[in-house]
Amino acid sequence: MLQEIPEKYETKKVEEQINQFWNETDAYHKTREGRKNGKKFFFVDGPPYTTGHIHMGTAWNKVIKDSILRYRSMNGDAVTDTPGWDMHGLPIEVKVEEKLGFQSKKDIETFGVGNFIQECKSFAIEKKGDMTNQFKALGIWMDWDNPYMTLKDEYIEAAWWVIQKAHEKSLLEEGKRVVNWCPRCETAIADSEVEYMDRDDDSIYVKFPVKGEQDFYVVIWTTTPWTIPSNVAAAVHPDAEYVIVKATREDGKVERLLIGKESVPLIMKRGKYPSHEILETKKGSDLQGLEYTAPLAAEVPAQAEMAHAVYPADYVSLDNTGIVHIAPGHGLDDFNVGSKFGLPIFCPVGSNGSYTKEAGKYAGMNIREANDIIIEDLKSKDLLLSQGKINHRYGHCWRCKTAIIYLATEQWFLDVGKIKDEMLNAIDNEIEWTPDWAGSARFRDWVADARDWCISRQRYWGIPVPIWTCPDCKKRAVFGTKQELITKAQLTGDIELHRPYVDEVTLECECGGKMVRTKDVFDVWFDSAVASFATLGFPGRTDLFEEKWPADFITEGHDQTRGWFYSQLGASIAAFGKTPYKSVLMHGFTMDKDGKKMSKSLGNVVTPDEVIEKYGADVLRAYSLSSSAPWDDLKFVWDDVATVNRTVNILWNVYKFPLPYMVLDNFNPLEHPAESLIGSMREEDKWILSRLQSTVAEVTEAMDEKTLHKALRGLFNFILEDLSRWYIQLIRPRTWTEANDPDKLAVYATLYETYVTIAKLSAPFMPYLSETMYQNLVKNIDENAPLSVHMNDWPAPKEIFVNAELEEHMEIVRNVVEASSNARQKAGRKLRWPISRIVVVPTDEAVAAALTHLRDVLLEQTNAKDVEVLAVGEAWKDLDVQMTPNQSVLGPTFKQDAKKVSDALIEAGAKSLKEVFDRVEEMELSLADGTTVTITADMVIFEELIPEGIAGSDSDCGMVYVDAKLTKELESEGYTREVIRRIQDMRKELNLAVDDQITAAVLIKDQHVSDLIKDMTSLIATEVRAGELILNPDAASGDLIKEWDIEGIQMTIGISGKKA
RNA sequence: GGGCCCGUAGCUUAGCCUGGUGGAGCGUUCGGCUGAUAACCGAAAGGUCCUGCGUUCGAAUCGCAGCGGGCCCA
Repeated sequence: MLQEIPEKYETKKVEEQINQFWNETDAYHKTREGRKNGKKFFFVDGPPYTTGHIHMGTAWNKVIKDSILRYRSMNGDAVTDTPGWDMHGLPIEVKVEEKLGFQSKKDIETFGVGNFIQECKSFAIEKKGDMTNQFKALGIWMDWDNPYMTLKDEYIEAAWWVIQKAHEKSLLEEGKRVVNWCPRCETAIADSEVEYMDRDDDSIYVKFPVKGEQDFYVVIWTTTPWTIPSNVAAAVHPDAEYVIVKATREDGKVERLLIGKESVPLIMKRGKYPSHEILETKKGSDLQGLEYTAPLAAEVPAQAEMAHAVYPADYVSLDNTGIVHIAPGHGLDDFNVGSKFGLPIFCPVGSNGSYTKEAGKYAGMNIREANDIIIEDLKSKDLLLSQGKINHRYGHCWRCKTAIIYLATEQWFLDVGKIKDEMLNAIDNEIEWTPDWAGSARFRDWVADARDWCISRQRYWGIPVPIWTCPDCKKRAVFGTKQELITKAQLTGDIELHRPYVDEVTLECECGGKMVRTKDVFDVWFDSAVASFATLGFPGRTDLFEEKWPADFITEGHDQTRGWFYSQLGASIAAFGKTPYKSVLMHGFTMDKDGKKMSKSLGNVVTPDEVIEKYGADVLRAYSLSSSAPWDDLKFVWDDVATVNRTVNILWNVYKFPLPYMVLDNFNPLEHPAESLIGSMREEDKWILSRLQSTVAEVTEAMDEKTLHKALRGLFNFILEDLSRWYIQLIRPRTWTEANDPDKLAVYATLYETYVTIAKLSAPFMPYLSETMYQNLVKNIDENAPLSVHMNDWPAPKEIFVNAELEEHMEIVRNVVEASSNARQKAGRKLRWPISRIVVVPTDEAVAAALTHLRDVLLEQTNAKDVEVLAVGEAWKDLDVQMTPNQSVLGPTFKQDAKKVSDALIEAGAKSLKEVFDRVEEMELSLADGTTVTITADMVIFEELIPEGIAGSDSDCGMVYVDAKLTKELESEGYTREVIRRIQDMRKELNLAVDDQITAAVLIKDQHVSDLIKDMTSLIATEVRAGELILNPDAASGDLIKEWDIEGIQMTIGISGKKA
């Protein structure tokens, strides 16, 4: 049996009930079980980092995933829905360090690495639990009991396996490179871990003395004084022009400066040189080999040993001095220049950001603290041309926000250069991108520019690098699985693959030495890079891998271009030479209402929790999916969430509306499927069913194209425009009839078909609401129906209901009704008052056909007694025409006779002139004096004159006139409806049930109106379910008595109710 | 500084690929409806289509340059 539902849509109750239902019935597992033999759809979840709380972006991400998985599942696919968790890495280490009050790595060593990673592990597992609950609250159906976790040994093995393969293919390299280095975390960090923020730094111009010359300098600019002790060269752009300037100082001293030609004004200003003169112009390439003396040779002994000279480099820009200071130990470009010209890689800075012994005078100092001292030293030697501060964007450690430095260190690299072509080929040919440019432009550009990937980190909480090296003979062993290690190391028991346990494993080398593990752990990005096969248990097991890999689908935000899209592709190409995923949907970010990033410091963060609390999970889901294209950024606007909520609420109201009638009538949809009642259906029933099929097609197409916003908008548009605003309005009277006739059954069946289909169509997006509708509409009727809406097949358009012409005709009628309302408003006639007719001048035959076809709908909705459809282009004969002579044309044409012509035109009359000019462009007109002139169409201006009581409104379908002139009958009906409305209103006020009987008394003093109503009392009585209705008793009486003013007419109405 | 995306009414957006009178929703104002009713419907006002230049008979749409926002990189 169908059941009535609560008056109000209460999301909390719905979600609570449905969650309980899902839990009790194990609906999730049964749904997956039901599709296990379907077409495989291998989805891989990009693992969120276990921070403990999800934000709007994470929520949106999972909602997209869940919607697509539910959609695929309803289409019969056996979906893989393993959620993932990213649980290693510096962010957690930093959190744990904060918690334990640690300052540096030394504190960790003292605490014990074993204890430390235990803390990290507990943290990650606890947060994973918290976040799982948050995702569940969003209605996300994933295999929450069996997620993949990067900290599991089985998972770690996948990373090891890739490294072993990379090693075998010579893609693994160890070497000295310049890396981003966090001096606090004392580790290398990946490009992707560098966060750019504004920062104040020194800005100094330094004079390098040219060797063997007096007062001749090469001038460079830098923001890092601390790198001057590491300087080994200066670089110029080979194609740029440089000048030697003779510059006179304020103190009269004359210097010669080598700078870029364009830099002269700037440098003269910075160095406060009152006058100067250009001595010589040189091309950059001609400057190569120009030697200079190290500025800090005295302070840094090693500097005195090295040669310093000018070299060309293409990357040099002409900003500042046009000459760049080169410290190969502290910059990537510098390092490359150094390598190219065989310069020493001098790097007297240690891992904690302090100078080493090699730095001479500065040894032991923190580099940033040394800045001022170095500046002073340069100043004292008169080598400082200028000194200032600059605010610029500079890289910081993404976790601890410390300003990074660049250090040349020994690291492990994945040689991306060797596999880049394969990666690009996969992007171009093997992966389907949504939107297309995500792959063809954005990701492609990133990969094309990618450098070797530094995968080693000098930290603790991560996947240990599986490389063992013999300190004596340098022989190396790389392990791909735990078992391999156990066997080779001849271990007896099991072993955990984390530090410090794995560090204790040593191997006997062929040379007799003892091989020890490289102390590094992996870059945490390398963890998730192996997710596509680690989630399948590979290499521990291979069956699932062979069956499913590579992924059919992944979807992540556009930041993952540099992240997961890249890391996965790199790892898979390195290991298997194949792409790990076949299609990608790249989605956007959630921004605040102004399109700004949500951040704690800006105080503009909105959490998913808040939204669920206020509007529920379904509304949050529907909002985030519908308000922008997946790949565009989503501006979070509360007002718009409220609008979506309103739409969902309308769906609830629409769904609720017929239930009391259906329940009362014991309507059984199984006995009366819509298909069987087509013969009894009115045109509007067939119309809504046709629109329903179009909507099914539209939503399906949108989902297949991954344009989820279009799917939601199509669905909502149908619910709002077609169902709520039109169909429900049309059929309301039919649901009130008490007779059990086929006409009413047709409405029930139509509504039922529509609602069940809507429940299925909205299932991927609003899993709770759709389920509650389905449970009532379907499960309450048919025990054999699938347990959950989510176990149903995705609806396909039913051909039998498709009728494109009917849809087109109804569209026209709606247009005309709208124009009619507009005209009514102009005529000042409320809809409640009938009008004698509407007159339409159709723009084309289709409009005429539609109005004839759907005449009943048109009459009903316009509350008109008749409709006249004129022929296309026909003028309505009741319309008066007013003509005005166009003096601005008549004047110049007829000069002094203009007045006479004008008079003659007025004499001829508007109507007859209009008839003529409707047919031809010009006519002969006789004037009063007997002469004849030629009148052209542009000499007269016609205006339609609408008769009294009629109003017109233009529409796409043509002019629509309403004839609002009253007749006695119309007036009588108008007042009758006014009275009915008032009594209904009072019934409502007394909280009477629909079928309660009343007695009513209506007192109207106005004789005219009273007479108009007199013959209508039985009609009124029927409409308001009054057993007795008395017109004009001595006094109104009843439980409720009210005074009404209707169009200036006073009425007193009293009613009494009694329970049916 | 570079790559990609976005810029349309007060706000959120459709239209842009394939050039031809810019269309919705929210909000505002006015009105209507009244057994979906703390709901619903209609109308009006509101636009330098980010700016400039170009192509074209014609540009929101195509091209170039710039400005602003986002992501990524340097």
